[in-house]
Amino acid sequence: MDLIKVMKVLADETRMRILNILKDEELCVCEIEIILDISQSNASRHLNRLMNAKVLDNYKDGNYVYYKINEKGVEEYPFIREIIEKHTMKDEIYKKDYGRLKEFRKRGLTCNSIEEGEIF
Amino acid sequence: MDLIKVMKVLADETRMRILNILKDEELCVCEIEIILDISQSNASRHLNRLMNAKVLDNYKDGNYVYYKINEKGVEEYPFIREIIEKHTMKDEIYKKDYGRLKEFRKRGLTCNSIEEGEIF
DNA sequence: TATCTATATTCACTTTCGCTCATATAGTAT
DNA sequence: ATACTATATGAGCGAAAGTGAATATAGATA
Repeated sequence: MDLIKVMKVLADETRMRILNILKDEELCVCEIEIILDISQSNASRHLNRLMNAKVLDNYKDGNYVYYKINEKGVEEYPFIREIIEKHTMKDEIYKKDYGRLKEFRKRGLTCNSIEEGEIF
Repeated sequence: MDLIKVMKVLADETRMRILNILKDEELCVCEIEIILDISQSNASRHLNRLMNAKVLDNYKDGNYVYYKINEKGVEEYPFIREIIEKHTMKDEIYKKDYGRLKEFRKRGLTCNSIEEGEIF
């Protein structure tokens, strides 16, 4: 994967928000939608671009597709990890997203419980 | 300067080519045009974007405007230096540009000499 | 098999981007 | 002051990117 292509993939706020909440755990698409409050198609599209760039990896479990950082892929460009780990913690939006992720976990929520009317 | 804006500025081949030839010396606009073989307005625009992102700095000397890496600006995002120094050396185009820069110097060329018909 | 459901993809729209051609600007040199 | 020259900027164009709404797909469940 070529440098410019990787940079272009990273140079988007929504994708950086996704990477930020994936930095220490894996999440399925619907969890990402809910935590970041973005549409399903939008989440899917961005995840797809991150897959193409080998920044993310995924696997299927039942109906769900879980996404996570592609450690091998990221090795080629160590600055990717640096950006995700260090710089995302400076901006409000990433801190807020990260807080929402932790809250989501703490309350033991799932995509289904939200679907059934639980508020988040 | 916000992370995403910096990344967007870096995520362009022409701008990365500029940073590559500026990585260890300063150059005026017309030298950049000649070495990279890009149009004057194009060079100027890209340089302007790099200035806005505080990745470059410039100063005027006579008729010429010299551009160089903005060390202070780059400090905020150390990955910028890493990208410029390490990753540009992997791709053919950056190696070629760097070679052209050295050749330009070796032959003692100037913007004027090219203007007057010298071949490069 | 038939239905459901999470995810992927297509379409249409709007905005941004990179580029070229032409023109403006500002400072140098005559 | 006038002409010159390096650089910056404006207008316009085609291509690419981001998004929501709607639809397709593929695999799980009943």
